[in-house]
Amino acid sequence: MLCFARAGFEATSMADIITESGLSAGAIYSYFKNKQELILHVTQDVLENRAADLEGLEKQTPLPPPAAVIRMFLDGMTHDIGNPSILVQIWAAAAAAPESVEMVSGVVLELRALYERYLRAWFAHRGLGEKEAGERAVAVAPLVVALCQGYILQIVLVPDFDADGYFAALDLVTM
Amino acid sequence: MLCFARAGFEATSMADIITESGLSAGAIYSYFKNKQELILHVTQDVLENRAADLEGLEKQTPLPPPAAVIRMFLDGMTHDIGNPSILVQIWAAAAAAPESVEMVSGVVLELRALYERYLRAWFAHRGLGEKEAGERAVAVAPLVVALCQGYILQIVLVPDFDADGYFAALDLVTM
DNA sequence: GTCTATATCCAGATAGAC
DNA sequence: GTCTATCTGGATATAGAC
Repeated sequence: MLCFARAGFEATSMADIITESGLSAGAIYSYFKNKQELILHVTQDVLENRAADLEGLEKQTPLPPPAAVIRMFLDGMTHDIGNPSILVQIWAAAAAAPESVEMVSGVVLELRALYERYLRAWFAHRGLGEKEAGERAVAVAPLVVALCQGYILQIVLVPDFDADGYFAALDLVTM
Repeated sequence: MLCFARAGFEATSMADIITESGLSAGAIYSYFKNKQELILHVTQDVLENRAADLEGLEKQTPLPPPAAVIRMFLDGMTHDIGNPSILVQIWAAAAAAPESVEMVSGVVLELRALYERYLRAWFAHRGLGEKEAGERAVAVAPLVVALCQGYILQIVLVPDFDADGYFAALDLVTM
């Protein structure tokens, strides 16, 4: 993960991984059949449990506002996976490999569905009728996903990005 | 660009580019010193003029709402660069190469500054005082950037992504 | 200006000793 | 289970003819 976050999947050579791990070529190939399998393993490792923070969120009382939910999710993610650059690498790899897009888009869709469930509760809590709350949740969920993805991209790409300012700004928008 | 959007920078071989272009190795190397220079050229080509749509926007009357501005920007971008997958590849390359991050983050910062200028006008238009409008614009601009980036990612990664629904949802949020 | 043919290098992967 | 040494393929880049 250190190697891949640093240089991306393709630019990382097995030699880099051998050096970083302190093992030898033979040892590594006894654990992973080839480089692709290693990448797959790391990708699953990174994406796994990304949804856990959002499970059952809609049953919390008091129901936290969207800004707090997004902050919690991103905080948890940052804490879990370290350098979020690896996520950008995963997105790019998925965009370039039709066979791997499924796993990544599956996670995105799962997150969206979980946000959707939370938002339905939130809008109902705010006084919308059941049907209206549901429709609004479906519409807004992709924006919430985008706000998470854009945060990650800017953390990685923008020097001196103001993460706290970003979270504070989330409080200013009403969905 | 076709090759790079399809497979990413690293996984695209010069042989792929030779085939796609219909030229020979020798011909291509007479135009570009090496592969890296070719990548740089394509990257600049894609990022160039990305900011043009947002120039002078704050002087338009009537001042368009944020949702319309974002839609216009993304529509223009989609029309200009074709498959937005190449943008995801550019982000990943920048995240992995400290020497190339500068150009990409420069464009992100430029876009953010332009959105900021527009938002200042928008919030003033909405009745906020000059100082308050300025502060709010600075705070909210990164969110607007994120909404653009997230749109691009979801277009690329989510099968059957509902672009029109996304734009419609932007109207629902007030900043 | 463009082609073919090829030199050179380096990455991924393996064999077999220990 | 892990190591060293090495094979093999494919990638970038070049030389020189046309």
